[in-house]
Amino acid sequence: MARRKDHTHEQIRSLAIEAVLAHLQQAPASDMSLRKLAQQLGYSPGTLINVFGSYDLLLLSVNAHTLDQLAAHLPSADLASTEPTELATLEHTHLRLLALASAYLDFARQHRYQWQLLFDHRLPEDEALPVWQQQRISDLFAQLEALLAACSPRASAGECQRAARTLWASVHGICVLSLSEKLFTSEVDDGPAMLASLIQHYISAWHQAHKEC
Amino acid sequence: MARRKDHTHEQIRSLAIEAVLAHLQQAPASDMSLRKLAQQLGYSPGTLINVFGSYDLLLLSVNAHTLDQLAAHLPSADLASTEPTELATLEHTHLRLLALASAYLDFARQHRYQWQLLFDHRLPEDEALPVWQQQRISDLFAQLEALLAACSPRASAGECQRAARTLWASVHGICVLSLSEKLFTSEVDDGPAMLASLIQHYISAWHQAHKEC
DNA sequence: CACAAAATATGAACACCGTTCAAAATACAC
DNA sequence: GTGTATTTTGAACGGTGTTCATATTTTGTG
Repeated sequence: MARRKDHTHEQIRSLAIEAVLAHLQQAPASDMSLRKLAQQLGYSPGTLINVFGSYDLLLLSVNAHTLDQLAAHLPSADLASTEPTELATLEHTHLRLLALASAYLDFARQHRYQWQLLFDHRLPEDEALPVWQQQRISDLFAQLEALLAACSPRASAGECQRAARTLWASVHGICVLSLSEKLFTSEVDDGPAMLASLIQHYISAWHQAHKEC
Repeated sequence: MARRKDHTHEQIRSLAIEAVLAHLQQAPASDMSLRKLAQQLGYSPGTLINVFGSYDLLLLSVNAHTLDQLAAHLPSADLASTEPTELATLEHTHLRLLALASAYLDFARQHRYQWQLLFDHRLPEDEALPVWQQQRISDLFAQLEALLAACSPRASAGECQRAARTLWASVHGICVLSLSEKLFTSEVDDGPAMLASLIQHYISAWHQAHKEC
């Protein structure tokens, strides 16, 4: 057999990724398989391996797409409409952090299995994770650190970095447990309220600690 | 063939769980399989399925063991040696929460793959998770809520519950990301420092908010 | 002690999985 | 047209968890 040329490799990439994303709207990644996907696309498993290199790399490409989608889902800074004086207030930082965290949780809830794949998929070895992923993540953290720095100018860059990481790891933990229902049993899980509690308390104390005195 | 009676079912359970735990000290659960495990024990795969019901249930039993181990690893309250007056102080609550969180992180680091299995292993359906698991988890949370309640008597039970959950979800998130190295790239991950930052700031603001005024 | 009956470990079989690879079929250059 | 290079394919491989009839051992009974 040979080149059907129904689609270019790039088209096959897109088709495959779209198909996986569609599947992840309704079922976890563990219910998908290379063979099922290939059959659904009308190609053989080997073709997909030719295109992506391996099934693992295919899922990694899906994760790349998810990261872009997630970045687009987070509210952007909108620096134009905010006064520099207002920008530095505790209130503004508080609201913006809450907006970011809420959007993060919202995305996780809306694309549950897609979001889980992002963190469930472990690389074969702990072979360094791709640069694009690294870049997107540090972009997000740069935002957070800038927010904290603007709010509390007396805090050092190192302190801002640690606070940003602490805060986001916490936000992430709340999202994980809010979705997995593994820790908070049966009862209503109130993710938004937990996010609000975390950010309100953490930021307020952080701001207090770095006040000029 | 039939009953060799080298071991009782209960003994096989223990042997299997111990073997999996030993494996998890050095490699993730995905590197283990029912067949490998059976061969290692000198039994057939079918026997293990007879004993445990399925491979999934076998792993669930491992998780049960892990939860017990984890509970034993956390520092106990030691109520006898603390004065009631001291018990209610902010400082005491702060230290105790930090001790609990640090022990949690320590366990996760020391038994990395075992700890990951605890959260990676998803039940077939979201069929209610076992009661024993539910019990142990609520025991931990009862401790946390009691701590918070003792520290801030003016806080309602509902507020204590939310705070306990928020706090522990955050601690969990820090542990997850500290181990996975998926978010904080390449650089030193300072789990303990993040835990300290989280607890110090959150508790201080929480205490402030529920002061009598 | 012998024999029947219950219990149970087994291994072959099944349906999947991701991956490899020689061969076949197409596309392209001349 | 012809020849060559390219690419899809399907069969095969070794792996997975699970099922089940069978063979064997233990147990209960006469």
